[in-house]
Order: sequence, then structure tokens, then C-alpha cells
Amino acid sequence: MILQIDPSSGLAIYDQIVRQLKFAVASGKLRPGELVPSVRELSKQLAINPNTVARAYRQLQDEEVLESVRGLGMQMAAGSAKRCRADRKKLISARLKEVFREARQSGLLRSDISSLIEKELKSFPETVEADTP
Amino acid sequence: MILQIDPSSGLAIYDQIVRQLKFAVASGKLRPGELVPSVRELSKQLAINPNTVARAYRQLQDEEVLESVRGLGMQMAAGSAKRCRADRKKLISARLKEVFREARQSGLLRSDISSLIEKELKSFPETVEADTP
Amino acid sequence: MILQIDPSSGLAIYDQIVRQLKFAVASGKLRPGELVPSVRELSKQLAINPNTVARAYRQLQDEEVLESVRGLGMQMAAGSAKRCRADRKKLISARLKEVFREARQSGLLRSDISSLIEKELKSFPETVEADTP
Amino acid sequence: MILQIDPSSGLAIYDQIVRQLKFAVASGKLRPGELVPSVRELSKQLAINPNTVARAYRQLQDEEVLESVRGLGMQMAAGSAKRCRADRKKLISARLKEVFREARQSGLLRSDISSLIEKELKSFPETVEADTP
DNA sequence: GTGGTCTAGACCACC
DNA sequence: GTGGTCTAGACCACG
Repeated sequence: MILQIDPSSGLAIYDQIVRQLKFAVASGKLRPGELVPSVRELSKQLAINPNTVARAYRQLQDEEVLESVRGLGMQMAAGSAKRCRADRKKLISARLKEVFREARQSGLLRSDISSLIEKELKSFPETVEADTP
Repeated sequence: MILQIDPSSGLAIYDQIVRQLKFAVASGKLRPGELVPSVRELSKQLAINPNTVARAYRQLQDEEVLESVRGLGMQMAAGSAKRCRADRKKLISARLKEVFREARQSGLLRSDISSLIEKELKSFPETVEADTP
Repeated sequence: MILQIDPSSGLAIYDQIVRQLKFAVASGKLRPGELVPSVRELSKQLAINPNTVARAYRQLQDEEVLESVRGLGMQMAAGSAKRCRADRKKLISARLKEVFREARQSGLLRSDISSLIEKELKSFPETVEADTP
Repeated sequence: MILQIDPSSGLAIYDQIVRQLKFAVASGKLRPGELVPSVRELSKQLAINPNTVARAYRQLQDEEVLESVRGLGMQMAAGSAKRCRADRKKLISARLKEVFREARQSGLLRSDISSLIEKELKSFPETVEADTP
């Protein structure tokens, strides 16, 4: 359970935590029922303020991805994997749509965008190499 | 010189002005040496705060797309067209890279990403038709 | 726009703000499109921390009751009145259900509860006397 | 002496123990002078933390519902039955008052409240049947 | 130990 | 001026 936080990525830190936890459960790295690191623990790991972690956890709770167990901690909710698997495509689609809107607004043609995509896509590995050793 | 501002688009208003002016010069609608409306004039046209226009102009000045001409106003800088054309591809490439990184991080396969791209790309017009009313 | 906060009511302060704003728009005291007091302003009025107000506003935004207007403030969202009118009965129903569950768990008969209700209900005015002078 | 604990009911576990013991003595299932299970014993039965049981017992001791008997354990205090019977109505009354206050504050008419009450009240059994398995 | 709430004060982008 | 984010540290209830 190691999260990668990039404070200069433009995305809020709490949002990066939210996304990565959703992705983790969507891809099976985290299983429903599994406890996530405590607020204090994770904040120490990431060297950020506990409030920031708490905010991310609260949002995940609102979205029924996490549920708190009194005195124990927070665990992945029952149906969270399925829900997050559906979500992640939506999240990525939304980001793509933004980029395309931006591209169009700046006057690029569809052929320009396509060639940019092709170039960027090549530099990525074919398959995902998760933490499944 | 009519700009389309959408205050509820999520993008900052000043940023929309910046983009559209850059696009205009990149695509030849505005030519180097041509005067842009005054801050006061444009803010009245768009019904927005003059500070917002001023900020957009200031940023364009910093990027040497606009230059002020004493007593006259602001005009598109020489060479701005070429520079803007180069810039926009760099910007979009960077954005794409971010999205792909996130997609991969979320456990999507390259084939998943490709199909998302295809879907989103379809919903965009083949050519750019900026301000068709 | 005066809210009544009771720090010793058991309910979190941010939650009291959320409820009262929902109720205000539901009962017509606050109209869609109307600006609510700024975070700083309200926090000063209520003598509480701005973060606490911000948290309430953020939750209302998540529930699409409030929407933020860049640089201006927060305003009641378009359909908020209708949505909140539906909500308030749900909120009260939920509270009633809790009380009844508690009553039953402590061994009261339905007749006991009914007589308690009758007693409490009597001490309340027949109609609501809002701020419509 | 079997208590029903629901850890996901929102109510604190220690509070559920307190309520159910009070109810038991109020309704005559437990008699003054009768011994309750030891902390260790009950915590094992309910598969919960001994601290939680201890806390419940401590609170009941503070309210003079339980009393410790040196070398024997804890027993229901003399007079506890009468006191608990009186208490529970007071508690429920106070809760009702809160809910009514909030309902009125939300702009509901007395008739609205009455109909909500009627609806919720119907879904409750006529008599109390605590532990029907 | 856990999460939940609140306070205090900082910095940022935007209008 | 506005909201948004983050940090720091406090107190509480619960297990």
C-alpha cells in the first residue's frame, strides 16, 4: 500500500489519495473488507498533514468506497471494487474530454491530436505491471 | 474580435481569454502588429471585471505574445503566430502524458485507453469551427 | 440570514449550518440564485472558525444545494428549493425513526410513546411563524 | 442474559449494553440483587473488547444501577428497577423535544409533523418483543 | 490505538 | 474581496 503523491501535479493532495485508493481497489490491489492505513499512519508515510488524509477518507466514505469501523479504522466497503471499476473509466474519460476540448479550443485539427496521441501512447508499456510479482 | 467566454466552464476566465487570443493569432485570424481591444473596451464587451482582462493581457505580455505600444494600446507581437503554433502542441502533449500516466496507474490496459480515446475522439468535429453562431 | 448555532446540541456545528441552510431554502427564506454570506463573513457572525463554515458549504456544494461563483461567493443552486423541500421530511423522518427505535429498545410500549408525543406536541405552536412580518 | 449487540448500528456498543441492561431491570427480566456476568465473561460472549464492557458497567455504576459486591462481582442495585422505569420516559421526551424543535425550525407545520409521526409509528410493532430470534 | 470535530493561521488563484 | 487547500495542533468518544 504505497501511494505516490506529487504535490506539484496541480491535483489536490487529497484528490490524489482518493483517486489512487479507488484505482487500487478497482485493480484488485486492495480488497473489500481490507483495512486501509490509519489517518495518522498514512499521513506519516506521505509526510503530509493528518487532516488532508482525513479529508480524502471522508470523501471516500461519502462515496461509499470506504466505511469506518468504530475504534478499528477504515476498511474498503463491500461493493467498492465493482463501483470503482466502473468509475475509473469515467474518470479517465472525463480527463480525456477536457484535454480534447482544450486542444480544439486552441485550434488543433483532429489529425493533429491523433498524431500527438500516437506519439505519447507509444512511450507507454503494453501491459500494466502491478505489484503482482 | 469576438471572444466566447463561459464563466461556468471551470476554466478561469482570464485563461479563456489567453487561449482564445493565442489561438486567434496561431490560426491567422489576428495578425502580428494588429491592435487588440483595450482592457476597458474588452471588459465591457464581455461583461466581466476589467482586472480579469488586464490579467490575461499581462500574461500574454509575459509570454511575449502581446506587446504594448505607448499611447496606442496593445498589439500582437512580431513572431507571436509561430510561437503560439509551437506552444499549443507542447501543452496538449504534456496534458496527454498526465492522463496516460493516470490511466496506467489505474490499472487500465493500453487497449482500454485506446478504446476510450476512440470513443471521445469521435464526438469531436473533424475540423475546427471556432465561433460558428 | 441569521443562523442559530447551539454548540452543546450534540450535532456538529457544520451539520447545523447544513441543516439550517437547507431548511431556509426549503421554506423560501432563501431563494435560488441568492448569495449566501461569505465563509469569512458567516464565521465572524457565528464566532466560529472559517474552516467550519467552509466545510458546511463544501458539503452543500457536494449535494448541489450551493454552487460557487468564481470570485463572487456561493449562491443557492437552481433546483435547490425543490430538492430541499423533499429532503427535510426525510431528515425529520430519520430522526423520528431513531427516537422510536430507542424508545422501543428501552421497553416502552407504543401507547407510552404516543402519550409522550401528545404531551410534547401540545407545547408547540400550531403554525410556523417564520420571518414573514 | 443474552444481549443483542449490533456493531454497525451507529450506536456505541457500550451504550447498547447500558440500554439493554437498564431495560432488562426496568421490565423485570433482571431483579435487584441479581448478579450480572463478569466483564471478562460478557466480553467473551459478545466477542467485544473487555474495555467496552467495563465502560458500560462503570457508567451503570455511576448511575447507581449496578453496584459491585466485593469478591462476587456486580449486581443490580436495590431500587434500580424503579429508577430505570422513570428514566427512560424522560430520555425519550427530551429526544422528542429536540426533533420537534428541528421540525418546526425547518418550516414544517404541525400537521406535517403529525403525519410523519403516524407513518413512522405504524411501522413499529404494538408490543415490545425484545429478543425474538 | 482509532476516527471526528474544531480552531488558528497560512498561501494560492481568481474576480 | 471571494473560495480552495494545506498545515499544525487541540480535544473528544470509542475500542
